[in-house]
Amino acid sequence: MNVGRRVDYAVRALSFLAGQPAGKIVSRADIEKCQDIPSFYLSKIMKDLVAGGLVQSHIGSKGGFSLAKLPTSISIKDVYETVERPLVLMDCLERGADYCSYCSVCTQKSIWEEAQKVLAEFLGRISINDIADRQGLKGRLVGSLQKAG
Amino acid sequence: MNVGRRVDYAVRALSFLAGQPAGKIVSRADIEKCQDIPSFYLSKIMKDLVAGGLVQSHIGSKGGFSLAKLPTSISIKDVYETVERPLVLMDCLERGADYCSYCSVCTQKSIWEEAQKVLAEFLGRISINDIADRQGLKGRLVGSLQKAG
DNA sequence: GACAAAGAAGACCTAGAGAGTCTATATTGT
DNA sequence: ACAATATAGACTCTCTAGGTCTTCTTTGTC
Repeated sequence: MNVGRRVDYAVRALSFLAGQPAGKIVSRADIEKCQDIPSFYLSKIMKDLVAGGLVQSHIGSKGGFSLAKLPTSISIKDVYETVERPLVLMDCLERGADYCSYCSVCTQKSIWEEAQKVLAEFLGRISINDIADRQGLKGRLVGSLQKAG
Repeated sequence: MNVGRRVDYAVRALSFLAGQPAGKIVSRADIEKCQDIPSFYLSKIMKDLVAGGLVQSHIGSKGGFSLAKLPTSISIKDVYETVERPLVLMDCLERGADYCSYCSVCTQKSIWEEAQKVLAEFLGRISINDIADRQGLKGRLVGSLQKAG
């Protein structure tokens, strides 16, 4: 029941992009440097974010990434499900009755189903913009990026 | 962000015990058989439940397990935390700043903190008794146990 | 056109966790 | 004394998360 680093890094990368001036393209290496993400690791995550339509990539020299949607319209739930998997608390809720022979009489199912609904609703209400706002990226980190690059 | 089998089995074992007549002692093997839990696996889980004070063990011939508390006073959150770990969604909320150098400027933290609070509140409100009731253990499964054992 | 700077794609590695199995030992009712 | 039971812990196996690196393709710039 833990959220892994992929999600952590994805949220950081996205909120970092959200803090850039509109249209600005930032390279993987720059994001990694500014957000303390291990070298190269972000490439796999960005691939998912691009495939999921959250981020736009720009190949070639001076290439990089920018947001493909408004930061207000990207929820944490979106991010989680894009870089990880559907938000499901117990495996039997995804996989069928092959997972457990007692599935038909199981009443835990509905508990976990409700729990994950509660969680999904909460995470669906938080946007990348909320996070970018809070950390004041629009000021502080743009500056440090421009100094760095 | 998934709940593993340990919790699944623990909840099943506990709600099974909750469905027994007061004072009845049930062996590990019987619980495993009636709840479709792999042989011997339950012994490790029961050890945690005993250590956590949710279950009382009875060593020796005709020994076994019984609930140590009222089923209404055992929440799913209790079970999770007893057999798994504290209910924490992101590792940096447990471990200190050694986990991530940007901890001090991180604003995801508070998001996950709130999310886990929402989840913990929900799971804290559901009791083992709720689950035992729903599955009608008090009738059906006691009968099948007595046939089986 | 040449070159450098990017992303794309994917191979590779490692540590650890999760799940499951089994055995030796201590305890206790009959 | 014996059988049935929990206790404790060793052991295996597989999968995943996290991380690293290399090769290929695309594209801006000179």
